[in-house]
Amino acid sequence: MLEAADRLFAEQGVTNVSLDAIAAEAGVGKGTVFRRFGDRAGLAVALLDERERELQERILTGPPPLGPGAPAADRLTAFVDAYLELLDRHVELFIDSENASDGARYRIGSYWLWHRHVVVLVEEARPELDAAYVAHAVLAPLAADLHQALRTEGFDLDRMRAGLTSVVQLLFRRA
Amino acid sequence: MLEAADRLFAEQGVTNVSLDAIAAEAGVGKGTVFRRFGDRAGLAVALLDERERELQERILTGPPPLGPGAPAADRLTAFVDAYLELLDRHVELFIDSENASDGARYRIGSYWLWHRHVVVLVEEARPELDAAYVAHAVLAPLAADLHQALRTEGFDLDRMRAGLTSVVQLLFRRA
DNA sequence: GACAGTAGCGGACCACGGTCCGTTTCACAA
DNA sequence: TTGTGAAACGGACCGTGGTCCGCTACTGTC
Repeated sequence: MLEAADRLFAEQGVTNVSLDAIAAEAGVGKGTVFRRFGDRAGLAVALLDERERELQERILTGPPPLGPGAPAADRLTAFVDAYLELLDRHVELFIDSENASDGARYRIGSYWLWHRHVVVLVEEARPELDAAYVAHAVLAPLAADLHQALRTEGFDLDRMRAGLTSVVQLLFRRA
Repeated sequence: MLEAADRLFAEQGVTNVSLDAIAAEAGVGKGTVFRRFGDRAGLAVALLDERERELQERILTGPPPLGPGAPAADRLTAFVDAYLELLDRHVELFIDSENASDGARYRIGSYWLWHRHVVVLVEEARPELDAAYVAHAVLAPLAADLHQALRTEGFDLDRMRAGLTSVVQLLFRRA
């Protein structure tokens, strides 16, 4: 079923594939797809899961600066960097998972994992800030639809990386 | 027609009103609604237009720090402040206008007005930055669906204002 | 006043995401 | 082997955003 989705997405582009088509391709009823994944976002999340897990692993147990051991500001920079790359590689899927229904992004579990990670680092780098809010603000420029829009406007990955890095450094690098 | 929409939105909540219903209430065919506004986002934009224009006016010709005359960092703070308040007052409409279709936010004219405004101020405050990118990053936390999510999570307007202000100050206040 | 050309309208129509319920299938007991 | 309950399934169905085309009504001409 995930295989069927993967195949169709690769063939025809994520946006052009209906859930009916996926159900048909998987040889299963539409109801089954929905029981399994809840909604379109759920399916995208499932497909992204493995890739995201890998990044989470690198954050939790990998070498610095992404993993533990480096100063918080550096870890934050490394994180947005790595996330941006992941996002860039799977924009369409991210869009599906974040924008399928209203506010989907802020309901899926992985968002809260990233948020928690950023909160901890913000608390370490700038204890005087409202870490919970600032974490949302840091994640905001990583929204999938913004990324897509920037792409079509001609921004390439390196430029976004550079821009976001400079912002993070300004925010968290101790003066 | 705009009146009809306004009325229904007020009565039943923006999300619960279909375009069919608006067309019916306005005593006009659905096709007419679409010819006039393009899509759901267009209708929301039209309803927001007046309110946004007022803010633009204050920015262009009003008193500092929102209007011309104050240092760029202060103008930026005043801007995000004022925008946040506008957003808070009309979240549902903003959501409609930004999330109706994919990437709608980055296609509507007003976004580019705000973007341009921020670009100019960023160039003034921090010429060494990639102003075009950073402007997007500054606007990102002002996304309507994030605002909505924060609300339902218990953040009140003052807290968001404080958080965003501190971020802007860190970014643009000269050390 | 009759007529032709045209701009604008309306609502039937389509595709899609999501729901719902009748039916199948299967594990287990007798 | 057969009977029974429950869980999983499938696809008909619904409401919605968005399209499209036949028709209306209005303008200007003789």
